[in-house]
Amino acid sequence: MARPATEELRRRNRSALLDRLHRRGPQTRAELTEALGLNRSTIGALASDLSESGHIQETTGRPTGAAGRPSTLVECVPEAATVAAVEVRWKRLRLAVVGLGGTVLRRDEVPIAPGADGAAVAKAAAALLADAEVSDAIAAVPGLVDGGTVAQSSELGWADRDFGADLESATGRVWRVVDVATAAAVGEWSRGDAHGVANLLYLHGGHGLTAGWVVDGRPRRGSSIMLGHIVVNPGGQRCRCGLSGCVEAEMGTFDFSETIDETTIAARLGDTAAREMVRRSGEFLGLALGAVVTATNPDEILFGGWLRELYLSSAAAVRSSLAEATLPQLRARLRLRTAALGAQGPLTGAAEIGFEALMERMRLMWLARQDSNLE
Amino acid sequence: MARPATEELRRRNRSALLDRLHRRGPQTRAELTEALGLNRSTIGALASDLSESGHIQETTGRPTGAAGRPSTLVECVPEAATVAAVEVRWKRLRLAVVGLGGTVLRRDEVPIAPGADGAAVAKAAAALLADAEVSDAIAAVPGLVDGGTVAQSSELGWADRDFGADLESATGRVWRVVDVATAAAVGEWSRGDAHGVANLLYLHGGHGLTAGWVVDGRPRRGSSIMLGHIVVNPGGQRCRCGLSGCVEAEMGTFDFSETIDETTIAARLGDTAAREMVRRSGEFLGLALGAVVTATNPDEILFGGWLRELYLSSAAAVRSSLAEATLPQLRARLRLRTAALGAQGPLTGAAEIGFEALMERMRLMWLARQDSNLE
DNA sequence: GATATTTGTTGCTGTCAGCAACATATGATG
DNA sequence: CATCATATGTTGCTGACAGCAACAAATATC
Repeated sequence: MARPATEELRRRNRSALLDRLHRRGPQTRAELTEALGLNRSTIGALASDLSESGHIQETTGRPTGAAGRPSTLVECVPEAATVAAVEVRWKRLRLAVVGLGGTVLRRDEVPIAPGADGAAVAKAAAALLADAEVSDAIAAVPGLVDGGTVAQSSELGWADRDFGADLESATGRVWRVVDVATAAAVGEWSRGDAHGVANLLYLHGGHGLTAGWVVDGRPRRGSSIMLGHIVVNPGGQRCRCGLSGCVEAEMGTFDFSETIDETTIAARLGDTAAREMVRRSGEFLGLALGAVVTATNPDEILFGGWLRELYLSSAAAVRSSLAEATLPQLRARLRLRTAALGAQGPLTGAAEIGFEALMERMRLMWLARQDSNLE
Repeated sequence: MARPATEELRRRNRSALLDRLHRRGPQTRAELTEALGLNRSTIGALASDLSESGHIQETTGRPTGAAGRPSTLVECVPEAATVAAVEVRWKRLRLAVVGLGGTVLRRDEVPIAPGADGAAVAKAAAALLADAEVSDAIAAVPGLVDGGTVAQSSELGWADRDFGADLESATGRVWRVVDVATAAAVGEWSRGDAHGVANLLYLHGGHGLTAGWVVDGRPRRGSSIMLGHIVVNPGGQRCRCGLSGCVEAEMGTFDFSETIDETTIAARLGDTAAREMVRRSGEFLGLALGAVVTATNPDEILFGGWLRELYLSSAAAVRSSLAEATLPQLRARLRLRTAALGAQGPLTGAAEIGFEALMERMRLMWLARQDSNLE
């Protein structure tokens, strides 16, 4: 039987179409034709494939006020492909089931025992997911992640834990494990304000300080960035990591993750001690940022987790100490902002990482009609 | 006239074939078939195209000792496509004309007056290049480069100089301008020891300290990294950039760029002052590296320019101060080495950047036979 | 209601890559 | 040395694909 040669081209175009719908939301066929640079008739054929396979839905176009026949509106069918995203935190586990196009189909949350190990957390995740059918599953974990293994997580108290294996044995399926900051960076980049920024640095305040990036318009895969352990004060405070003078130690991040709200409120109400603490932390943050900005030259920095609150209360201190540690040419291009998606960032991004893998698979194979006509 | 639809597929495959030959050197058709995952007959057709257009040359295969008909050997014809790479330094200008497959067809070097402006340097480059026909032209410049503009170069004494425009008016062709460290990083990654390392950081010691990267297996485009201005000693030595405590100021890099050889030799011969100077510089370098490693988590760091000599003389100091400023989990994966291509790195990499653009153009169009059969 | 404009649909065409059968070139076996 | 096994290049054929042109459909404008 002749393997259908140029069919790869069709798969590429088909998944490009679906990918665009997933990322940019409902669009007309005319817009898709323009955007993908293909012929009207080709778009028609691709849309017909995707419609038959149930991935998209077409609705007759509404008059736009312009002359001519209104173009058909195309949109993703959320249920056609779903991704499970799980976020592990110190005392709770959160789940989102996200459908094609980014629609959140389900949200759930359960408490977990502080100090629970990977197997226990995986079990809780399995219970939460129950027997939901999803195309892909991603877990976001705070700490240093390498492949499926959590090399080090002070928040969870794990070290060299193969959490991917834990999840696989608890749920019977393959999971991808990423760190929370990388997930959130992807989330903010794909569905937040920072849509399409070429070089984005996302800083996450959890029990520690971590970072995720987008470099040259691609979310960085590789492993995660433990930003909290940049040394800003050599020979300073002893850090729990064993080094001295880490930003994390100097800022006292562990406390912040619990007390950020009261501290910033107190500072705003005029409490001198709180105000001083916020200012000092902002200064150290600015110093660490200086090194990172010099080393990576991003277009934009987003503050997420409790860094969001801290930045809102100490922007001036952050900026002034950043100014002492970065070249003016780099500062000029740089924007500092708080993350738009807030606490939803990590789950949103984790789901998006899952969809990226799904689109990649669609680019490699196509099951829909071939299943029914084998031989 | 019907635009030949699926022809894009052919262009993609053809340029993938040529790209592989360019990067990996001569290969047999059988190896290419295996590597590209295409059919024997398809490889034959592509090779025939490229042979007709003069890009490749096929020679009858030599017996390998294994059974079966020996496979035809395919190799690039260097003269079929050439790239001009120019490296601008404080007192000299270097040129290399590189052919397809990485063969260096010509090398040249002329002195330039210290303090010469962009127009003068461009004129010298035009004279050096003479009327050589090249497919692409790249200039590597020490400093902070943004697009075709040199935002800041202390070595050349330029600021906001549109060197791309200077070159264009002097030579009548478009140039791409990149910074020396980025070029060298690409060179080491594509043709040096660090071939294929996913996350590579190349540090260049010139008048200043700059860096270039490969992230997730792709050379980072974007703008350059002024590593020398990472602040390692807040409130320390005043740096010429206006900040205080930059590594560059603490290390005294400006002196090193002239005196590195005598200093390291003196240190090795037992000169206490030189030895102490080398040790201290190594320590500060390690501190800056700590911040960079924490922020970027590379697999490998290469030392180029005079950092090569410094590292060879102070590896212990670099490693020990790096150990005080980086998490052990990150250090464990990290390799430190000197750059393999040495002084040739920047030119090699600049040429490679040109070839990348050339391959991209081939992917978009194909001129050879269409020129002769228009209509 | 007629015309201009834009879009979806249909049948046709040039091109492509895989395949199978055959030709070619080597090593292994007796 | 002849034959067989093995690996590779070549040729004609095939299923598939995307572009195109002509036509049909749906809207705005006058």
